Formats: sequence, C-alpha cells, structure tokens
Amino acid sequence: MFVEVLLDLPVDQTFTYKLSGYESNPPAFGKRVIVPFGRGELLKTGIILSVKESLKTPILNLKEVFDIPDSFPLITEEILETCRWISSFYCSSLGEALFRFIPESFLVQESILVSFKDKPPETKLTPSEEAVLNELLKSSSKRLKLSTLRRRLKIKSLSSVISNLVKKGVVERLTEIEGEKVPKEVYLKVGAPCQYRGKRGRELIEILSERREVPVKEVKALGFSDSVIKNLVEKGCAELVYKKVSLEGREIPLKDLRKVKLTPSQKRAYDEILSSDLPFLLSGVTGSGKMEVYLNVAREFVKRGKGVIILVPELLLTPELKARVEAYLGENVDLYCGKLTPKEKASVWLKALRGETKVFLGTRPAVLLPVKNLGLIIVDEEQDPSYKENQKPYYNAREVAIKRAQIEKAKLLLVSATPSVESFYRFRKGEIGRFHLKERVGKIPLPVIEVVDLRKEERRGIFSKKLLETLERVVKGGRQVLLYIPRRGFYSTVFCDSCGWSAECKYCKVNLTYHKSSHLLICHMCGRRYRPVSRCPKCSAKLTYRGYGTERVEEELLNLFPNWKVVRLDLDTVKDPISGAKLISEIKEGKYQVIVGTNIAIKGHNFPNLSFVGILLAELLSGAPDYRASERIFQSILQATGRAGRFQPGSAIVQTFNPEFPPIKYAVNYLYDGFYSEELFGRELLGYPPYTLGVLLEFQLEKKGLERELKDRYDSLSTVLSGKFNFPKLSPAPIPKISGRYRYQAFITTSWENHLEKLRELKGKIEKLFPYHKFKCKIDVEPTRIL
DNA sequence: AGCACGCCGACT
DNA sequence: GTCGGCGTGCTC
Repeated sequence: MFVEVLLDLPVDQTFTYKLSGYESNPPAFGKRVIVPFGRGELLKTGIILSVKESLKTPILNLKEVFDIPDSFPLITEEILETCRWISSFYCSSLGEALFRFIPESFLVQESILVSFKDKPPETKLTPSEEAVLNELLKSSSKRLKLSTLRRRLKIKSLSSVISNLVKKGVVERLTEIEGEKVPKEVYLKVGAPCQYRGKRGRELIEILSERREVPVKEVKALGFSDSVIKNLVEKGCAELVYKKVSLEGREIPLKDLRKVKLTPSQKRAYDEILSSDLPFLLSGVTGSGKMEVYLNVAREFVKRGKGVIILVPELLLTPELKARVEAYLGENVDLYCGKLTPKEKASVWLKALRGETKVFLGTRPAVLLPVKNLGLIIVDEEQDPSYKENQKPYYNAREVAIKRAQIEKAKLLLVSATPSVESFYRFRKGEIGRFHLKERVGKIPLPVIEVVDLRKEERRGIFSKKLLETLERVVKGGRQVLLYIPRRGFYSTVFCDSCGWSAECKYCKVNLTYHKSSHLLICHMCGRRYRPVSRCPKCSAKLTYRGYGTERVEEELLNLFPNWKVVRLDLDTVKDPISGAKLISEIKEGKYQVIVGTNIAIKGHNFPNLSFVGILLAELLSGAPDYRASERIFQSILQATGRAGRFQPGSAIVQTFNPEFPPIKYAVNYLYDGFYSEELFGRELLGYPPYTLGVLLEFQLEKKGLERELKDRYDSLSTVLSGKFNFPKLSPAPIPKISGRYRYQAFITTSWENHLEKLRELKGKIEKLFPYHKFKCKIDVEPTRIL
C-alpha cells in the first residue's frame, strides 16, 4: 500500500511512502503520518492526502511510513481545498498553508538526540567537533537535543559536524518522537464513599456524584483549587481518569436562552440575512445593535444543529464577548487564537472535530477550525487590517472566510460599522447582499460631529478653544470624555526647525519616538533605545519636539486641568488582556473623567457614561499616505466618534487643518454611500484595488552592493510579465533598512481576469530571477500596508 | 526549509 | 595541500 503525503515544505510537491501492516489503524485522507525525510533520519509529520493500492509509475527508493498515530483524520477535505486556494492566491506552497493552521503540538517537534558513546576519539577533532563533544560531556545524561546544541553553540552547519562525529565513532544519533499524540483529557469522578471534613471537598464530591465524570478543567473553573482536588484523590474520595480524546461527541444540554427582542429594523436585517442566498454584509451605525442581529442569526444556525465560527480582529475583545455570546446562544463557546498554548489549541481543534463545541470565537487562525457541520462564519469588524496575517502565508482571514464558506456551502456574514471599500465594492457588483442599520437602538441620536478648522480657530497648545470649552462643560456635567490619537508615545518625532534634521534609528532609518515616562527615544521598528538630545547635532539649534501622542495629550490636559482624573489607554498601559480588562472596568465604574487613547480605546468597548469624543488632528488618522488613506480617515472618525453617547445623546469635535477633505466631510455628516461611491470612483480612475489586484513585492538584500543587480533583475521581471502586471519603479521601502538589511519594494497591480494563473507565473518567475541567498523576496498579495 | 554536495580562496 | 566559505539542487 502507498500513501501520498503532504509535508510542511515550501515546495509544491507531495511525497509518496509505502506502508504495510496497518490493518488496525488503516491509512486514510487527513490522518497524520510520521515519515522519515531527507538524508538524515529526520522524522517529520505529514498529512495523508490519498491512499493507493498501487502506483501508476513506480518511484525509486520509496521509504516506509514510520507511524500513523491517529484513528481519525485531523483535517477535512474542505479545509484542504481552502488551503489549496490560500496557497495559490497568497503564493505559498500547499504545505506552508495547511501546516500554519494545524496546532503545532500535533507535529513531531524534534527527532534527533545526540549521545556521547564514551569512547576516546581515535582521530583528531576539529574545533567545532570539540565544542559539540564538550557540551555533551557537560550534560548529565550525555544526551542532547539537536535544537539545544544549536542554541548553545551557534554552529552553522551543525548537522554536518555531527555527521562527522558519527563517522569518527564518537557520537551516535538517537531518534525519538516528541510530538504529542492526541492530548489526553483529565476527568475527575467520585471514588470510594468516605467522610471528608473540608467544606470545599464535600461540595466537590456532591458535584461529582451528580455527574459521572467531570473534566478537571471544569472543576477548576468552578473555583476548586488544585489542593482540594489533590486531597480528595489522595484520600481515595475521587479518582482521576485519563482519557485519550475520541471523536465521539458529547451532547451538552442547552442552557436557558436569554430573551432578546429585536427592534423592527433589526428584525428586518435578521430576516434578510437568513433569506438571502448570498454572502451578506451587515453594516450599521455604531450602537445600532449589529451584534444582537448576528448573534440571533448564529442562534438560528445552532438550533438547526450547525457549527458557527465568529471571527473578531483582536483578542482584547474576546473575554467580554465570550460571556455575551454564551448568554445569547445558551451554548458553550470555545476561544481560539494564536496566544493559546499548544495544548489548548490542540484541545479546541479536537473539540471542533468531534462537534463537542458548536460555537467558536477567535482571531485569524480560527477561520480554519475543523468545525463539524459548519453552517455559518461571522466576520466582525470585517474592515480591520489585523485580519491580515503578516507571516507566510500572508492571508487575510476575511477572504479565507469568504472562500471557506463557499466551499463548505456555509453562510457568510460580514459585520462592520464602517465596511471596507472591498466589501462595499462586492455589494455594488451584486456579489454579496447588504443591510444597513441606520439608527441606534432606543432612538438615541448619533453624536453631532462638529469640525474645527485649526487654521482659523483660536488655540491653546494642541487644543482649540472650542474643544476646551466643550471638555469643561462635559466633565462638569459628570460625563466622560475620550480624546483619540492614533499613535502612542509623547512626541512622535524629534525635529530641528532650522535645518530639518530629525532623530532616526541608525539601523532602521525610521524616525524615533520620544517616550517621556522613560525619557528615551525609541525605534518602534526594532525597539532600540537612544538618549534624547536637546540641541540639533547638525546645526546646534535648540530642538522642537513635534507631533503628539497620548502622553503629550495627557500632560497638556493635566497642565490645564490639574484636578481631572485622566487615564491613558494605549499599548504602554494595556500590555495584556487582563490589565486591559481591569482598566476598562475602572473606566466603566466612572473612576476617570477623561480617557486619552489610541485604537485600543475605540475597539468595541461601550463606555456608558462617555458622551463626548475629541479627535485632535484628523489628518493623523490616515496612518500613511497610500491609496487607503481616505478610507482609514473615514473609518477612524466614525469608529472614534461612535463611542460617544451610546446610552444618552453625545457629541464630538474633529480638529483639522483641512475641513474640506472628502473623507472628513462625508464622515462628519454620516454620508456612508456618498463616501464609498466617491472613493470607488477614484480607485477605478487610478487603477487601484479593489478594481485591480494589488501585490506588494518586497526585496531584502542579503548584502550591500546588490542594488544594481536587483534593479536589473526587477527590470527583466517587468519585461517578462509586462502584459500581465503593471510594474511601477522599484523604490526603497518606507523603512529602507531593517537590522542592517536594505529593503526595496514595488506595488504591482493586475486585472482580476485569470488572476490565479498570473500569480502562479509571477511566483515562478520571481523564484527563478531572485535567488534566495541574494535577495529575499516577499510576495504579499492584497497587502494592508504599503507604506 | 534544511541539508549535503561541490567548487573556490586563505591558512596550518 | 586542507578548512571552510557559499552556490546549487534534492528531498518520496
């Protein structure tokens, strides 16, 4: 018998292995296989793509399968097909696409141990060989993992050094599979009847006697400590049961559903979503209750026995959201995101496979969970750029969700207060349905947004007089205020007014950001720190600090109003979800009057007492001067101002030097369709996405002096593919140097016609023209960041 | 991606 | 003369 195996390699190729004697655990599509690979005795984990009784064309030197660890497939045909699309659209290999989603604890981690044979070397050893031997002698077991040696010794071709040592008979290789097989789940059940004195212990016994077996995780979630469990087990009152996870699903009874009454327009949205055959875009102003609508849709699918995936852009939102979703659906919800431990990921993956959990809430990687009977994928905040993965494969989870829903014949629901231009374009073309909720729930009016022209208005520092008056009025009225700035740091740059010099990172050539609290200049690219300077090193004029971040706003505000309670919400104060959640609940309790925050502050939180939002400089919202600048300004203004007055009328002020700029004009007047129409018109005119498909090519030079050659090769690439892609001039990347490597880039575009074929050709040509050891080339299809 | 093989310069 | 640098091609 033969199996065709997919491995985690950057090549578009599968490998065939022979096998015999697997009657008890027959090979099948989707099961894992452990196979030897390469010249050494390296073992790798692969996925079986097909099983064959015989081969049409014989292959020489076939190797034998080492092991088939599972009795069930780990992936589905649909997941594989989605990965096929990911690999062709995002220009990666199939293996790279699939193995990015499979939890790493399912894979063989390390396979070679080196052990010292305790024999004096007969021949002379090279210095590297000596070093390896010394490390082995130091270790107590005289055994080391290859990865440990690599970490400690930093020898480049370590495996050849070891091969030589093996030849010289000093060292031997041992193979060991470390990769966790199916993780075991631990359950607790009642043991021999006994008198237990502790109060908590007796409570636990009572719970256990009601159910046969309870997962230990659940017991801990109920607030029983490790020591209680340990004591009970030691006394024999309870028993631990280790179970290898099986694919038999356990039915979990529905909890009581929370009754939700939809408003008439919410009900219309709900009905349209369910009756439409198309993927659907649910848009609506902030506070219009989009979540109630989509959770009701999800509930309907759960009732029909279907699985649901809800994608959110960031983890910070999820703990609060999980409780809310569970209350709505009366279902257990599992979280899934990159931050889980490998074991947790494996466990959630298996629960999805078994159908034990039906609803999953997660970030990017959750889009390919093997949910049993998948019926619905919801992409909340679909416009969010964090759906784009910035490692290979550079996929956008929203696009993968659309593709997967199509393959699985599942419903797709995009949700956003400020949809992406791409989604609006799809709606215009009739590819997706759309419902727009125009009003807030409870007839609370949208905040009135006032534009302040900074060229005309009287100012005190960074605040206009009008903004200050409003701030005072709102705070005195006992309400909260949010001042929104899209950056962190105190002053964004250190700039000389007389000669134009600015402080930049020596290695990254990016402007440094001054951080007042640590009194340091920090490079946000590589994290290097520098001492601040007070005089310009070029012309020795006194330096002006320009731009502003959250810290400066906080300080200037406290100078004007020393008694106010001000809180900063940015990456510096919200380092992890726990501290973030704490700050957020403090804000909700009314501990602060003013919130000075970056994007973190405006994502999905509802601060009930917040009634005023100030945007200090709308121009900053563009992020970078690329073709998406207008879109980002429009979205940010509506996202930020939408935080105001969720439960009682609120207002907002947008300060700008440029009040006539279309995205500002449309946003402050809530002219959604007007903005998207004008924006689409401009994109079409200039040949930008979504009318074209954009690909960002980024070249990294492995050493200096290759610029000429790179330019020549880029020219020949553009000649070979001239009819297929539109090639601009090659330009230095916005951050031209990262850790000593020079970077160049080009944003090329093409029509959507035959795009997969053209992308395949592009990838092939690039691999030929740009040898990897000289130029690292990143192909980023539909990038979210160009500058 | 790793890894080995093979081909060139600077060292005992 | 050999050690080790990097370029090239293969992995069932």
